[in-house]
Amino acid sequence: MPESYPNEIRSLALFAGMEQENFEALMRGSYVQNFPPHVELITEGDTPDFLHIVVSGSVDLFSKWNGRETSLATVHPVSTFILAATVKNLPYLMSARTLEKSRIVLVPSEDARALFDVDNAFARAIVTELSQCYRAVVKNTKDLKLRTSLERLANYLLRQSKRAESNAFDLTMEKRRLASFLGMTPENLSRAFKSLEPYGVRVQGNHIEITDCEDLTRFAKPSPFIDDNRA
Amino acid sequence: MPESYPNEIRSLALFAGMEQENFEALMRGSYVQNFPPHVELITEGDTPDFLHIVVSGSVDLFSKWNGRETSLATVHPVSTFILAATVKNLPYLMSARTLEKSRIVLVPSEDARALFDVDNAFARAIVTELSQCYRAVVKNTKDLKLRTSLERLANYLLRQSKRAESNAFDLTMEKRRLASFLGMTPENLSRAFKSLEPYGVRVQGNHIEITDCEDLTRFAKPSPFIDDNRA
DNA sequence: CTCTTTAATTGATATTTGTCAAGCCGTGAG
DNA sequence: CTCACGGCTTGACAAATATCAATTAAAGAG
Repeated sequence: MPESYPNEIRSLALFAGMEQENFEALMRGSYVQNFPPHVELITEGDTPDFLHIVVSGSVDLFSKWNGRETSLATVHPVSTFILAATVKNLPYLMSARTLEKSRIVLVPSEDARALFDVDNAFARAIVTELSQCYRAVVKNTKDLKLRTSLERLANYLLRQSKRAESNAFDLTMEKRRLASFLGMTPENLSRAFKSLEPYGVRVQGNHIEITDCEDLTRFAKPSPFIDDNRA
Repeated sequence: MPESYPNEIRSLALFAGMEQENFEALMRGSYVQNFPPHVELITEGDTPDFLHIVVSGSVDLFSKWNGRETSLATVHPVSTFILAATVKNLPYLMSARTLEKSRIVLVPSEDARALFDVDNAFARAIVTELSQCYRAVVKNTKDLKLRTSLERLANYLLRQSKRAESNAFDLTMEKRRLASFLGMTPENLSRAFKSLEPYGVRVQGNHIEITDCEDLTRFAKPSPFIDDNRA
């Protein structure tokens, strides 16, 4: 671990409270690596050798079964992924691939687990992180089970709009991946966008404009217990 | 907290490593309550006043949105629920109701959080518990997104069969709830059972018999990264 | 035991979603 | 600039799933 990534990483909630000495030891055993786009970083079923931290770029978490594939989440800088597998030392449940050129810090899982046993602040930070992850997945499950694909898309657009703090914004991922993330086919996503036009959604390429937020909201019926990104 | 529940609770992984003194304090502030069937214990959106422990009976975790409802999990003795909400002091994401006459221990959330700050073993036990919960939800998401309802049912039956260590077993819940849990309507569950007959599934009321496990497995294609209950 | 109530099943139908095939469009290589 | 490629869109169709209505079966109350 050369350079100054440690500062960025140190500021992550996961590492912020850790003893300085422990943090330095952890970083000494870690290393940074640059990956080109579309490289598979980890594969479902593998043993967690490293805790991954995305420093720049972005990473797609996905899973395959019986020839089908689905995208489960996108990891943006600066945050970690596959924490649960690392902590429990159990096989990955998801695969991960870079979406773009990305810089990843690899922290040896053994070191992380060892530190977890010793550093109390770190152990507590992991609780916070895991709680958040858990709640995020629960919300996602509710989204999937309680809503139609059209409703999922409508709420997704509202969430993105809120995030961008604007009624006009660009999609942050390819439509094919968005489709997979929302649990539908690209063809249906295309039709779904069309179906939302009457509710005030304008689409041009990956640029979205919500012309009638009231109307869309009335249709989407967002709920804090599904759609709130924090909490 | 009278009686001897503490022993049972103490043996839970979540509390096993805790300082005796701390555990006793936690139990002193808690109390046991008996609930009849179909009582709503907590409601989505409420603030987590208590960490719940199911000592006997069983509890359904569910969620509603826009007039629809879905069952997300069943909690059996002896285990806790809504740990994540308690730890983060954020609103419940799910509601809970008793399925049968149940005995529930209510641990004041504030006490649990206070202890979390003090007792290192407890903090670490929470990590283990949350990791497990997280991984369970991820598996469930994969099940939902990668499989058809027929495949979900087939794999569910194989899991239950494995759990019962027998090719013949009884369903542990009403079919309507199973349908909701599997993300389908009761009508479709009924038809799905019919569709699995050619693969060696016999159904009589809530009694199931898998006459041709090979055949069903060939159809269901179970995966350890979706269907393993442990790991 | 009978009655009442609720769950489960079945058939007919509608809606949603997926599949396949073709064409379109924007981007990057040469 | 042109071409080739991949992603996006569109239409026609098929499959999966939901809805509605009616019936049957099962469980609980008296």
